Amino acid sequence: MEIQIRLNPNLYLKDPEQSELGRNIIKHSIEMIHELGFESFTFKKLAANINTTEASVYRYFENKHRLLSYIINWYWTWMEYQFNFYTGNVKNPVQNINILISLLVFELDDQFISSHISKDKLYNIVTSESNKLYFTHHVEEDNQARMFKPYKDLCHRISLVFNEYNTSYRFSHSLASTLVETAHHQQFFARYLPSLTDFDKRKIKTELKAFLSHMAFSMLDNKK
Amino acid sequence: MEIQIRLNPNLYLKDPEQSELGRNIIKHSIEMIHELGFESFTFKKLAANINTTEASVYRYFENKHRLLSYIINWYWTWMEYQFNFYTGNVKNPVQNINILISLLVFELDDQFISSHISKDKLYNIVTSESNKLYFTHHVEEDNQARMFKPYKDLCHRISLVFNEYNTSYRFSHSLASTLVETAHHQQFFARYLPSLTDFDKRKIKTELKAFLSHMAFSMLDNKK
DNA sequence: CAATCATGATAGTAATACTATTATCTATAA
DNA sequence: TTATAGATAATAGTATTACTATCATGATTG
Repeated sequence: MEIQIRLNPNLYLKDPEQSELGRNIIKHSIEMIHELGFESFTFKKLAANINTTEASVYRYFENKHRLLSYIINWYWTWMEYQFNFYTGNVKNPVQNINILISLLVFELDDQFISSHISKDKLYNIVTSESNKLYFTHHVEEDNQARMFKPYKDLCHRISLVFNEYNTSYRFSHSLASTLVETAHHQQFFARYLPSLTDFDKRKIKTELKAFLSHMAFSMLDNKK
Repeated sequence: MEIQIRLNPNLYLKDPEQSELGRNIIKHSIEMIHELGFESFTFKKLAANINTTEASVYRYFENKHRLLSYIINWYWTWMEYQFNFYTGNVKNPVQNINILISLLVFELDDQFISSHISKDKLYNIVTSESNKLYFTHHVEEDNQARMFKPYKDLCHRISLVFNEYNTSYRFSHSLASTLVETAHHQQFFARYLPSLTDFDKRKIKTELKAFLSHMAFSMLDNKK
């Protein structure tokens, strides 16, 4: 199944999905950010890599922060899309929460193709770079430009599932954002700062899932 | 009570605590990072602000990333110090966990003076910038240089308290790091991206404390 | 009094993060 | 078929950042 994800036009100057060069920019950005880290990634290096010029890249994105934003918003949109797809027929909230957790640890087989995007590398970028989007001095402007909408939508969607499970749960939004962040952070920690976790790097997905579901259900079941 | 916090010499080229200029660098960095955000903060601006030269600042810190690291490690060290101080006489793990949570939301009165450091601004910097220390491409080298030791020590200390409360708890480290991160993130979200939380900005400390203690005790009490 | 150490003053470099201008090439609409 | 609009390439240039190097000065210490 091929999907085309449409993102908020605020995220780009020129839609990268609409041209070969644009798709190339996305594809190679993902590869290069994965390889170099966001800090060392530059438009100049990217341009050299795909045999175009810096100026051409600037026609698509104002700067590299916006480009990262595009990529990560693509991820959130895709996640919500998947979540809706997998939970569409399932009426059982427990099962829906488990599906969510599987998605968050990136365990489910992907049903959607988007040829120029490497999902593995994208996931990797999200775990290590996504915080940089909002922990800035310009959060408020960016927020007004709706740059975090896909993330907020996903969290809202998750909070609804929590409230299906426990109608009177007071912290559904905070739990949603915490669960998402924790999934990514703990994965990163397990790999690079293992003493901050209780996981074995080799069994990370299984153990992290256990932790996340322990977290979600402990909190949702606590009637105090 | 005046405290002097000694940090790992890997964090600086020349100990900023040992000179007027050094202390000035720390003091004004905190103010400027708070005001400009880390991205826009530069050694040039800092030097201009305290009437010294860029070159002089470089004699203390290799670069601004290292300076941020110094500041944030100061915070973690100070936090652990406080935690030990407040829980030293208290044998009750429940109470210790509550003390921890109060510290994490920055609610307790500070017993320690360190004249050139503005604690409020420091806390603010930690909530919005601390992730940038480890979410880099050079985590591993930095980790080997022991740049995260104070944070890891604090989390370990917290995990011990969790295990005092529940001897057989399997996720004490992950819960510790999650709780710390969550305290900061939710605070930031409540302020700038409130739809990711369930908190009222004006009652943030009370409500966040409720959430964090709900989280900690739900998880620690869940015997499944 | 000599030595050394910290800071200041000044200069310079490579890389980054852009902006601007003009030329070329291509698709399509008149 | 030709005109033209639109996209990209080629090239150049600027301000700022993130440093490094050198030398002078002034304070401290042995």
